[in-house]
Parts: sequence; structure tokens; C-alpha cells
Amino acid sequence: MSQRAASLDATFAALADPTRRAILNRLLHGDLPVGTLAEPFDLTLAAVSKHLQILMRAGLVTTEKRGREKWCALNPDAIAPAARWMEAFGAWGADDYDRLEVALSPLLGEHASRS
Amino acid sequence: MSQRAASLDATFAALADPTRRAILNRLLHGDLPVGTLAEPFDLTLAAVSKHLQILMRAGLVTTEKRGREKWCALNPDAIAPAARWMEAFGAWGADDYDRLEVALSPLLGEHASRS
DNA sequence: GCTATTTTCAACCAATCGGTTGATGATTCA
DNA sequence: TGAATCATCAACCGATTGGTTGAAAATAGC
Repeated sequence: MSQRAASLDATFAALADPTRRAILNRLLHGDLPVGTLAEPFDLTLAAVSKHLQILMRAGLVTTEKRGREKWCALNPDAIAPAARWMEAFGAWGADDYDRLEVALSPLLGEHASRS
Repeated sequence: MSQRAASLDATFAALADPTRRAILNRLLHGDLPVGTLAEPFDLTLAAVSKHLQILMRAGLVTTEKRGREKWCALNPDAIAPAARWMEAFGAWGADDYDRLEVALSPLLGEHASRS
């Protein structure tokens, strides 16, 4: 399997778990040490630590040790190959510009709900 | 877990396997019956059938029985919630318009390689 | 140096995954 | 009717996943 395919595997697999997506959402609001990051989850710290390793392996999260604590930060660029794959798939059959608008809105600062 | 989260789980999990992504890519070029769809893969028909069930459960593929054959078709709309989730994530930290161009190019018919 | 704090490691467990084989259900066609 | 074709089902297998517990490593502070 190509390097690219392996990267897509790791990225999509990392995103397939709701706890891991919640971790990413939590990090959207700012960097956090592991312990603080884990607080809202009804899981042991060891379990959260494992989830973080999966996110790190996929490149979605980076860490930096500061003293006793290990601070976690998002690496949004890591999602680009997967996002590209999905755009190529989703654009087929596009019969309107809804998807286009969705893709544009975050860059344009719009926050219209489309759920 | 919310309905939406479950849908994201199913979609990302479906995309996390290279065989399943290859199946989707194959269907990008047109609808196919299961047997023909399975030909290029070094797998039993039963294995491909299982992959198709996972793709169908995620809504990414629809099927229609015509005589003995079961024809498979893409349902690109099913990817939209996952694509939206990723856009929200990826747009954070966007320091240029690379992602924007990538999102636009399929709709504009451009095919510049960015790999 | 000792103790507390933060995080990971190692071992284990049940459940799921991706694959196989062999049997079975539908359907077509001679 | 009978034989061939298309696809799924059921049972099984080894590997992986998501979780736990308890011990251990690294660092901070008294």
C-alpha cells in the first residue's frame, strides 16, 4: 500500500471514534495538558492517553512536554489529504453549490448553520 | 451518542479501509454489478460483499437488483456530514487559501495535481 | 531525599474486523 | 426441469480495538 493510502487509513481511522473527535473539538479552543484534556471524559487517563497516541500517529495532534505536563495541540494541516480525498468524491454528483458554500464559509468567517 | 455522531462513525470507519476507498473510486467511473466491481481485487466475492455492506450501512453506496445482478452506485451526498466536520476542523489554522483552492478545483473542472 | 503529581507502559479482556471456506437462495436459460 | 450464474449467509480464524487495572518513569516541590 502506498504511503498516501496508509496516511488516509490512519487519518480516517482516527476520526472514526467519537471520543477522538471530541478530543479534537476540545483542542480547537486551545492547547491543553493531557490531564485537563481528559477531564470531561468518563474514561481512565490511560484510555485517553491511548486515544492521543492514535491521534498523534495520524499527525492530527502534536505534543510538547513542559515540566511534568504534556501539552497537546491540534495540527489541522494533517487533515488535508483526507479532506482532499473526500472533496474529490463528494464533488462528483454535485448538482448545486451547497457543498461549495460549506467549503467556503469557514474561510470567509460565515457561521450559518446548515445542519 | 447522537444520531449525527453515529453517522460520522460509520462514514469515517467506512473510509478507513483502502479496499473500500478503491471500491468507491471504481464506482466513480460508473455503476457496476457486484461481480464486476470485485474483479480487480485479490479477494473472495464474499469479502467484497462484506465491504459493500459496510459502505451501504454508511449510506455511501446504494444498490438495485436487476435480474441476477445487484448493481452498485455511489451516493456522494452521504459524505457531506463528514466533509463538513472536516472542513470545520481544517479551516482552523488555515493561514492561506490552499484548502480553498482544493475545495474549488473539482467544481471548476481544474485538475492541477497538488500531491 | 521523600512525597505527590502527571503520564505512560504492560498485561489482560471482550468485542469487532477483515478475511476464508462451504452451503444456500435467487435468477436465468437451455 | 435441471444446470449454471450471481450474491449472500453462517461459521470460523487470527489480528486489532477500546477499555480496564496496577506498576513504573519523570518531574516538581517540601
